[in-house]
Amino acid sequence: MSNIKSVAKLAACSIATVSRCFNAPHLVRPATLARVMEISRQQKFRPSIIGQQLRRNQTDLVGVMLPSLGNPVFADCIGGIEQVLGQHNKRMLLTTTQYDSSKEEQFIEILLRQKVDGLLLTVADTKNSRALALLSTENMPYVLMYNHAAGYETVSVDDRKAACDAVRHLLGFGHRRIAMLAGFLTASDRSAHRYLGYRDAMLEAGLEPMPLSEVDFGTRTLETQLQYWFHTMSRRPTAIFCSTDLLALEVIKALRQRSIHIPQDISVMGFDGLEYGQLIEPALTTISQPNGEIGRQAAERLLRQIGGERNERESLFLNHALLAGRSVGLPQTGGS
Amino acid sequence: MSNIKSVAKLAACSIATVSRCFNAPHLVRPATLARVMEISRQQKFRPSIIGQQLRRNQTDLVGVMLPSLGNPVFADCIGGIEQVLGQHNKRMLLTTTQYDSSKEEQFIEILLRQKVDGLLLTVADTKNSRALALLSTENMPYVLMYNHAAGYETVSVDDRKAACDAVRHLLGFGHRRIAMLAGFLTASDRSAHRYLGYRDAMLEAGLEPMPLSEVDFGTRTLETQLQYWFHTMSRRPTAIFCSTDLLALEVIKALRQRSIHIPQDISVMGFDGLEYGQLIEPALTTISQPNGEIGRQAAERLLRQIGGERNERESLFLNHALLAGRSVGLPQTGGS
DNA sequence: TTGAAAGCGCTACCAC
DNA sequence: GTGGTAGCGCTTTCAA
Repeated sequence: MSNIKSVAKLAACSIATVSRCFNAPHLVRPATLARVMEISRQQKFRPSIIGQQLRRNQTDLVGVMLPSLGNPVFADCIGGIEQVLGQHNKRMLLTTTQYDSSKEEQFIEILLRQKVDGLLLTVADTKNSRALALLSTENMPYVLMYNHAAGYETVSVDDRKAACDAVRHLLGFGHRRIAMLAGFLTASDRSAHRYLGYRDAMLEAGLEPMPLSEVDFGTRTLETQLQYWFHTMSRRPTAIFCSTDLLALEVIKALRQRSIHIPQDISVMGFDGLEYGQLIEPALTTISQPNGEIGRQAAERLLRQIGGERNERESLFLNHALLAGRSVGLPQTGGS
Repeated sequence: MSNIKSVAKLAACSIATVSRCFNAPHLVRPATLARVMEISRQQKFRPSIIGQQLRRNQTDLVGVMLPSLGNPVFADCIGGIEQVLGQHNKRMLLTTTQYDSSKEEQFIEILLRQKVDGLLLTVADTKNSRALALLSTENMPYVLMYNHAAGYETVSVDDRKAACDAVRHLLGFGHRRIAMLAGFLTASDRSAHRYLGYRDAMLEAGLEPMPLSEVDFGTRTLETQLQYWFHTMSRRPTAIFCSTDLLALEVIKALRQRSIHIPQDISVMGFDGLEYGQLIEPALTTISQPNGEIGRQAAERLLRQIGGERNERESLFLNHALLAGRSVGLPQTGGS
């Protein structure tokens, strides 16, 4: 391959001049510039970014670490991130952890060694994240997305408040026996906050919160849970609040297979505001969060940190909204 | 920051020894090794990947360039890619083009300069891609995904055949007036192949293919098209074959707003096999393609090329499958 | 307007 | 086992 040296030789100038042609062309005599550029074209020479990174001690790379891409929540978020990074000529090094905390740590290590300019990430659980502990002792800018934890710079919705709003909505329909369902692997962190919001709303209404029901995607635990609710429990819940839309969609699918009608037999509510939830019948009632905006805001804040601004270590809560579909209705009277 | 030199000084050894501690620890006396590693830990030293990349002339980076992440097709594909790359200690540099060919070119340029080990990409249109033209004159391994074009190494389903199967399915229900709808921006390349398949099936059945109807996402052109079919055309189509599931879902949503029932009033078929299409009522009849496998296969082929195997420049077609939902039924008798 | 040279962090060859 | 060192591709300072 051609490199700066071979081009310099062919153009009968020094490598410094070749470098200037690409980085500060106004400093080069037009004739020299033209000659160097022509030869570069012929030789297919392009300044190596690796060399620049080493010399400039800056990579223009931002590490992005998310739980998964299967959830459109994160896909949308990445869209927002990319938009902002693109405007600042930064590229994205993407890794997904599948909620595996050992992967989290391992990737952080790699990204640190790769000398990315900064990091945008969502960890499974801020309280128990070795990755986050590691990161916080290093001198690398980062912003958390979807997580929230005091002392960190985070961008998310207020999950607790949002979940509280969700459950209030159910209460408003007259539901009293409201269960909350969460995915095992689906971010203990966020689920936990959402469960607190559920409790808040229940207690506020003078009701006893039910324990959180956790199910494991891909296994039959959802079936088991439904079996319990519908066939074992004496007075089954009249509404299920799911910690994510993906989970709510699974639930709806499972209920449909059992010929249980929504919302006549039971109400189902989600959380995330996935577009796909609005396409099903009945449309999913849910809390929508601005995923693209979360990505954009996080990226912008990261860029500010990279630019040398002091890390504010503050939580930014973006607004959520209630999306009223038809999957929530009046509670079935008479109970099970 | 600490670097190999500062560690060497503190450990009272040479930088060569420090390097060996990380890359070939068995060559180092245990006592020395322990000392170096301890000091590295204290000093938070990690070998810089940039330095390694420069020296080894290898980045362990793979560029991935896709049209968008909003379409779960690509999100799933990335999942497959990541799985394979992860097993080979390679990382992913991800960019999305939004079907913008100037972005395509620009990103290829960057990725070339970044000296990625190879490239996995989907271009809007192989025939008119300057990005692809550029790439093919460079000495960089790459594999196309979803595209297919002779002379390139590609991984995809056989879109033409798959679309033909789709339309045959519609024909099997007795449909004769079958329209095909495609998104404007949604990959002229693939849409074109799928339209050929549509034609194949129509001609095979002795029917006159209708011209391809193209709509632009986000604008009202879909409305205009439906308006035409339902209110202007004398004998409207009894079935619509959409070039993607995302489009089919849009269509279903729009039809629902007009209180047009599927499949009683009109049948709708998609292409992609999105999970979400199976959650709606009626479940979307569609062609499913193995997105994760496309990603995996493409990544594996790329790794082989990187490993020095001769680029076969052959098309790999993976199997598609017909997913029969309930969005396709018997044609409405009596016509419009 | 240009060139020489130092040095970014690292590996690997060669010598001991 | 270990050290010295050249050199990967580049930018930038200093001098001319």
